[in-house]
Amino acid sequence: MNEKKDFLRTIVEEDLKSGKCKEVVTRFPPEPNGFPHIGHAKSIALNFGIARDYNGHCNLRMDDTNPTTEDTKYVEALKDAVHWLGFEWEGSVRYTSDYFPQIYAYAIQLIKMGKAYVDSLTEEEIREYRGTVTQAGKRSKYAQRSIEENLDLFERMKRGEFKDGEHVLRAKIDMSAANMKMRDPLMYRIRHAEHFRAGNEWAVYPMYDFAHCLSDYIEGVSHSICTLEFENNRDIYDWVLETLELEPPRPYQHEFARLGMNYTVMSKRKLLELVEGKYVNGWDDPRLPTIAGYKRRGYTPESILTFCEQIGVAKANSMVDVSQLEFCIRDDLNTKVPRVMCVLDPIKVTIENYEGSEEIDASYYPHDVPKEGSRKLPFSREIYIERNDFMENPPKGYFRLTPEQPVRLKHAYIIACKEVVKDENGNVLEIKATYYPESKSGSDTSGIKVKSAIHWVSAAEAKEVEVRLYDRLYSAEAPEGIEDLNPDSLHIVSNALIEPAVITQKCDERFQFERQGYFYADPVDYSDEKPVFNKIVGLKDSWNKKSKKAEQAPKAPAKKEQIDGEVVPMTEAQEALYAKYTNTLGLNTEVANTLARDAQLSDFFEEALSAYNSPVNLANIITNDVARELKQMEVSALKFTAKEIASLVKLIDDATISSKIAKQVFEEMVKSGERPEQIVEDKGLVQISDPAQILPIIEEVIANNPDNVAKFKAGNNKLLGFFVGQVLKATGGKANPQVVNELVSNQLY
RNA sequence: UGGGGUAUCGCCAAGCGGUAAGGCAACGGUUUUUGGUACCGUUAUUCGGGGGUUCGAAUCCCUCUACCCCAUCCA
Repeated sequence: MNEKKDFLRTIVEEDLKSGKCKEVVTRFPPEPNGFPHIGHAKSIALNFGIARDYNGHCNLRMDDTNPTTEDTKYVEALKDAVHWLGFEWEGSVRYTSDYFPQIYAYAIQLIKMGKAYVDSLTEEEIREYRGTVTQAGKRSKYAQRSIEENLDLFERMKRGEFKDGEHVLRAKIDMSAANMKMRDPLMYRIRHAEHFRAGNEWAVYPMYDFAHCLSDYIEGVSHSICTLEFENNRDIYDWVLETLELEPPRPYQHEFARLGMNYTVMSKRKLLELVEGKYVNGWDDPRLPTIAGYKRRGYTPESILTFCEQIGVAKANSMVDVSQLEFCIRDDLNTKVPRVMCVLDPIKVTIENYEGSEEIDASYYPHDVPKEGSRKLPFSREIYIERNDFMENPPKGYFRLTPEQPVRLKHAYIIACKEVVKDENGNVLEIKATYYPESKSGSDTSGIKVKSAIHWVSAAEAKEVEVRLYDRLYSAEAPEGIEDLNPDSLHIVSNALIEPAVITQKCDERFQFERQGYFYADPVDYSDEKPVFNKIVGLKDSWNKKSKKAEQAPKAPAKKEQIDGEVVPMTEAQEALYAKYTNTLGLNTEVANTLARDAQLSDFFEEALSAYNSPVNLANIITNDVARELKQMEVSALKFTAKEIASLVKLIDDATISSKIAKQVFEEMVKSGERPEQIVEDKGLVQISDPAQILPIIEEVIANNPDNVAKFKAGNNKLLGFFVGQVLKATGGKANPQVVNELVSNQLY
């Protein structure tokens, strides 16, 4: 299990500890209306991962409540994705459609409770009646219908007596709720359509908001994890489960931020557009962020999982950089995959002083990958090297072959360029070279130093293969649509030359093409007659980067200024209060302002003040700590009184306790409602101000932290807080912090 | 504009009143028969802005700002 917990795991642990839930049950609940993408992978990793980490289980549920959009081919893709990522769902695949009878029964129950009604407004009317975000809606006249009538109508809706749109079933909640979702949400609509599993059995289908919470409940889900856009739906979720008075335990919904990644799109609509508009070659096009796409491209499930773990889970909308994903696949493949040589853009080299041929035994793995294995590499007089591994007029820092600079052929000999053959336009056609016989790899006695080793293939034995080079699908970092597509996202090299071993004895489907990147034998189009390789990801290329960097101009970091908005003016009464607080009571303007604007707070303050006359300290604790509690509840619900706050402040004024202890006492008052004096007595919280008692502790702390003492003496003043904190910790917070502060700085200088 | 969220390095992200974790990216360097890998080092006096409370604030309070979600018979 991760040592680092995300906020969801923290919630799960708390619920387990508090007994709110006995067993962790999660679920991955996609609607089968599209192919799963890497965003789903995040959700899968989360739901299945949490279940695994807490010895619970996770269900796979198809949320199939909309017969017009769903299809069984998508459920297959979804099942594949979960399996491919290495997870196993509990029992068989669940379908919301399997629960239709139960969900229907719950709807009946709601009607009988008078909490749901059949509405016969038109779609437009319903929209109109809903109001707007700033205006309350109004309830439909049909909400008056009797329970009997509702029951009858709903029954007939189910039987298919009405046309689509004639009636709907709505929950009777609140047409003026601030949360728009709560304005009598629709629970059922009529839909005469064939459902891919339920066929034509039903004429009514439950809406998401009604079906989802109940499906979770039926399956015994404890933690219903979904994405941020459902935050507003949580109120309905809770309303349905509470109103139905279902037997506990019930599920609770928690939301996290969906995955966003730059240079790609994740929305179903846009993905569908790409596929249907033939901008890509199907759902498994290796440029797509679909699971099928990554799979075909050659990504490993491990790398996707690692990625999901690395990006974390939080509630802030975010856009992850693709380089994070690319790192994960490179890192995974680096230790797993054999190295072979493939020349993408060949140029012929004739080694004039070499006769005959030989086979070189070449390891599949570099020295730092602890794997065994090698293949026979044919070597001969005519070879091919990469066109950009030779330059007649190289720039500074170029390590490869030039007329003046020899280079090593990886696993073989060092060669030197003797002559460059060109056509009439000056294009290089061929290089004539010589080799150093004593420079053979592994038994080099030539003493020649070269700057690099390049990959190559023997002309006679090399096989021609197709290599598909993929670049990012979009050229815009946050693509809007088709117009942002990268025209060069696919580059097909149809006559790359590869060493023969790769074709005849594949040891794995994935390879590193030395110095280029990781490649995958395309699972669809590959055959021994016509081998096809997909580029998974390139190797890091610091040479290429270096040469490109010169062109890029540094962009100016624009720090934008923030302008403060206008503050609502005070009423006259508030003005008067403010004046009194600042003028006669001596409160600072900020505190007075906060107090004067909040009637609850100022009343509380006045009451405390009448019990104990210490306006400034009283005001401070009330505007800060009491205010926090009042954000969550009414004054009447508070466990402590203004008088007790007065006593608390008195304890501070008396120097019986420090303000730090006061916080602690206050926490206790909030929880237990105990009197402050009592708390101080019970817990022995009287502060220690006697240097004779504190000094030994300080000495101990100093002795235990020599590193930090040195840092402090070197000028790191922040560390004073560290020492004070340590001393305070050692005394259970009771040492007088002011005294400690003074003493510590004396000790350290 | 009402409600619900969010804001910590170029990108993610820990942190819950006492020394601003970590990963990616970037930049140096060492090793290297991959300009790969590995390894070492550098990169936030500061947490969206401004105030306040405190010996001490990214964490508590006030206030302002920016962005996201909600007015589908989609999920």
